Amino acid sequence: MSQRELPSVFIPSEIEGPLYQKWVDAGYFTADVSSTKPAYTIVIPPPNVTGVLHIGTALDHTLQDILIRMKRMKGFTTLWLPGTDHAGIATQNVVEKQLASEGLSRHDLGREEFIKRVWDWKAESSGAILEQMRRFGDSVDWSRERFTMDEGMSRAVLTIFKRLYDAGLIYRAERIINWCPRCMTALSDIEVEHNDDAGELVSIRYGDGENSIVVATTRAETMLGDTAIAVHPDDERYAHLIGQTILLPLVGREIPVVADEHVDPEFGTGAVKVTPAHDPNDFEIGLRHKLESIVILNAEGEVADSGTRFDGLDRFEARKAIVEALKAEGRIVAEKRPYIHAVGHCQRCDTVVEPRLSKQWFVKVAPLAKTAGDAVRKGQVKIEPESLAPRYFEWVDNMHDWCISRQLWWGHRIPVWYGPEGDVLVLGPDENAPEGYVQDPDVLDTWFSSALWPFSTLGWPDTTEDLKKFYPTSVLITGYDILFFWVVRMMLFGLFAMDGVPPFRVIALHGLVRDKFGKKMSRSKGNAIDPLELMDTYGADAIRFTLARGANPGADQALAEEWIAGSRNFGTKLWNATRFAMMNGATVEGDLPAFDSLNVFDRWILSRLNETITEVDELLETYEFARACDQIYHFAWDDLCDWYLELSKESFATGTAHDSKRVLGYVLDQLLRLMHPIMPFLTEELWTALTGGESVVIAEWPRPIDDHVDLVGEKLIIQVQEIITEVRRFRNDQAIKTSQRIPGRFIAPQEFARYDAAMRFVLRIDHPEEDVLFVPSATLEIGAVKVELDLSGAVDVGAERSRLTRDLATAQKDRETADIKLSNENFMAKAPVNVVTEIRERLAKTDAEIVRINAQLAKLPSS
RNA sequence: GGGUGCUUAGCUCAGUGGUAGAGCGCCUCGUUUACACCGAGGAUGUCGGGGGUUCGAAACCCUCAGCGCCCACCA
Repeated sequence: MSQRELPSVFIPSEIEGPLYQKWVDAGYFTADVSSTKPAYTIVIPPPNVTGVLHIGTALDHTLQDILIRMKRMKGFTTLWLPGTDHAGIATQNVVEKQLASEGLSRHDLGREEFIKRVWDWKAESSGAILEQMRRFGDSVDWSRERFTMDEGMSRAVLTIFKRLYDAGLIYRAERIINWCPRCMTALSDIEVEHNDDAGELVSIRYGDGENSIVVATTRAETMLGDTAIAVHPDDERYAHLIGQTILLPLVGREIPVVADEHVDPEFGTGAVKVTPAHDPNDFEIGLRHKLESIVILNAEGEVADSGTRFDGLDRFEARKAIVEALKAEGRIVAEKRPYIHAVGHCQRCDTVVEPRLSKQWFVKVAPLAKTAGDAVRKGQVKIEPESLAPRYFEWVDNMHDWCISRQLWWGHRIPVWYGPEGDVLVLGPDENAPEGYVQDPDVLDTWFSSALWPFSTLGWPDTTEDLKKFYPTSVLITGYDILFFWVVRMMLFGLFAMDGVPPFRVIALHGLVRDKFGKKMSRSKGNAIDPLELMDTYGADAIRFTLARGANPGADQALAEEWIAGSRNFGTKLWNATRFAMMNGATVEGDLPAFDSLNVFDRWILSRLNETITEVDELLETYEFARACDQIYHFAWDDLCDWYLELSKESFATGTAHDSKRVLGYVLDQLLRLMHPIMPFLTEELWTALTGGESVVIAEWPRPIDDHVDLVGEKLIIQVQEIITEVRRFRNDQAIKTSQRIPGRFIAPQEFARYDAAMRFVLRIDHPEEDVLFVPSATLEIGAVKVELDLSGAVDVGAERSRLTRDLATAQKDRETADIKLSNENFMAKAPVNVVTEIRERLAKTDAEIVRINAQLAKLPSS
C-alpha cells in the first residue's frame, strides 16, 4: 500500500467523468424520463458501487444511497434488485417518443413488436450498471427483472390477483372513471391532478315558458348526453316540475325532472343537468333514479353517436359550437367567463381528463386500507418524521376503490380470460386457459405491480431464502409525494400477501426539491433547473452534498446554483487539505501513537473527530441528513482546516511533527470514510491516494474510540482560539498586514507554554531580539493571558479605543442580564442549581472583563 | 369543505424551556511555503401580531393575520 500523488488542481469532471459517464450511458442518469415531470427528477449515478434500489427522484436516490453505503461499510449485506419501473406510462412514453421521431405510433407496430422495443430499450440500459455493481462482489440479481416481467406476466402478479379476486377484493364494474383521451387509458383518482383552470360557466334555459328550468354548466357539450334535471326535494321553486318532463334543447329529447338530496339549492339556480355517462355525481343520481346513461364522447374525446350535427367535433370545439347554437336559440341566460374552477389533468401528459362511463377492474380497498392504517396506528410501522403520519391516515382512511385496468400495452396483463359463453376465468400461476378463451386486453396499473416490489423481487410467492432474509426490510426512504402512489400500496399488498407482516419497519420521508425561493419548480414558470447541466459544471458530488445537506426530515428544500457552488468549494477545500497533508507526510502506516503521549493539538483533533463520528453516525441512523452534513462540514472546514492544520504548520515546518503525521493521516482516513456516503467520488479519489487502499467503498465505517476524549484539552484549545482571534482582531484594527511579522511576548500561565510556538507561527509574532530591552507599544489581555506587542510605531489609539469601548458595552450588557437574574428572588428560589451556578460564573467573568477593559482604556494615551 | 405545515439575519433554512445559529450574500483588509472554489476581521434579527403559562418562552397554550402543501364528485 503506497500513497499516490494528487494533482494540484481538483477538477470534478476528471474524477467523476469516466464512472459518471457509464451511468449516463446506462440510462440511469436522466434528467427526465417522463418529460412531464419537473427537471429535478433525476438519478445521480452511484459510482463504483453496487446498484440501485429503485429509481426515484434525485433526493430519493441520494438519500437511499447514502444509507446503503453507510450500512455496507458497517458490514451489512446488501442485495441489489431491479427497479420497479416496468409497467408505467412513463416507460411507454419514452418508447412512444422514440417511435414518434421515426414518424410512427405504437399502433403501427402492434402490441408484440412494441413490447419488444421496450425490452430492447431496457436491455441497452443495464450492461454497464451490472459491471459496476459486481465490482465489489455485491449480490446482484438483475435477472429478476425478467422474473417479474417475462411475457408481460409474472407469477407474483398472477398470485396476488387471484388471491384478491378469490377474497372478493377485486371486481369488474361499469363506472365513471377518469379517462385520458391522449394516453387512451383509464386513470386512477391519484393519477389525476386538479388545477384551477379558467373555464366558463354558462347558464342554459331548458324547456319553455312555465315548463322551463335554467341550469349551469362548465361543460356545455355534455348536455347532449343529459337524461334528467335534478332539483332538491325541498326546493319550492321547482316543486311543481318534479315528475314532469322538459325538452332538452338541440337534441329534442324529453327529460324528466327528478328530486335528489345531492343538489345544493343554494348553488346557482338550484337545478342541475344530469349526464350519467359523463359525470361521477350524475352517475350516482342516475343510479338512484334509474336514468338512462347516454355516452356521447368517444375514446378520443370527440362527440360521437349523439345523433346531432355536433358528431365528429372535438370536445372543446363542440363546447363552443353548442354554446353558439344555444345562443342562437336565445337559451343562454348568463355567461361567466373566465370561471376559475378545478379541472382534472392527466398526471403524465397534462391532457384534460374526461370522466367517462366504462367497464374497468377495481380493487376494493376498504378492508386492505384498514389493515394498512392499523399497522401504523399499532406501531408495527413507524413513519418518520411523525408529523407526516396524519397525511397517511387521512388518505388510508378515506381511500376510494382503485381502478387498476389500463388500456396500455406495456405492463402486466390482467390475468382474466373470457370464455365463448361470456364466462370469466381468473388464472393463477401455472394455470392455462381452455381453448377458445380470450385474455383481457388491458394491463394493470403501474402501482399494482409496483406494490408487489418488496416481495415479488425476492422470489415470492415461493418462500425463498432472500424472502426470509430481506422481508420485511428495515427502512423505506422516499419523498412524501410518493406516499400515496407507492408506499400505501406496498403496505396494502404486503400486509395482505404476507399474513399481516408489513414490508418495512420505518417509512422515512423527505421533502421535495424547490427552486431557490422555495417555490415549486415548473417549466411554465421557468424556474426549473437542469441538474445535468449543473453537474457538468460542479460535479455530481457537489449536487449530492447539496441535496443531502438540505434534507431535513419531511421538509422541502430550496436548491440553487449558489448552494451547489458552495458544495463544490467544500470539495475543493477537502482536496487541498488532503494534498497539503500528504505533502507534509501524513500517513496511515504504523500504529497510532498512545493518546496520552500526543501533543495537545493532536489530542484535540482526535477528540473532535471522535465526537464528530459519534454524532454523524447517530444522525444518519435517524435520517437527519442535513444535520449530519453540517457536522461533517464544520469539522472538516473549521476544526481540521482552519485550526488543526494551521496550528500544526509550525511543527511540520520545523520537522518536529512525527506523531502528528500519523495522527493527521488517521484523522483524514476516518473523515474520508465518514464522508464517503455523502461525497462518494471525491472521497474515493482522496482515500485511495492517501491510504493506497483498494477502495473506500469497502473500508470499515469509522467507530469512536473511548480513549480519544480530552475535554480539558478542548477547553484549552478554545482559549487558544480566543487568544488568536483577539490578536488577529487587534492586528486588523491596527491595519497591520497579515504578512507583517512583529515582535511580541506571551505572558501566560505555565500550561500555555506548549502553544507558544504554534501561536507565534500562526500570528506571525517573533521573539523580541533582546528580551530585557523589549518595550511593548500595546498589551492585550485575553483571560489569564497577556500579549505584549511592539508595533515599532504609534498605535492607532482611536481604533483601539473604539474597539475597547465596543467590547465594554457588550460586557456591561452581559453583566446586566446576569445581574438581573441573580437579584430575582424567584429565580434564585426556583431555577435549578446548575443554571444558577452558570449565571454566577457569567457574572464573575463579565465583571473581570469590565475591570480589564477599563484598565486598558485608562492606559491609552488621551488623543 | 377536510387535513396539515410554515412565518427566526438581505435570501434559503436549522434551532423544542436557560445570554439568538448556519450556508450564501454584504463591508474592510490580505499574493502568509494546501486552497482566491482562499485566508483574516466585521456588520446584520424587540425570532409574524396580541394575550397566557413559567423564576425564565424563538420554543409550551390560546387567539388573530399572512403564506403554502395534500386530499375532496360542488354543477
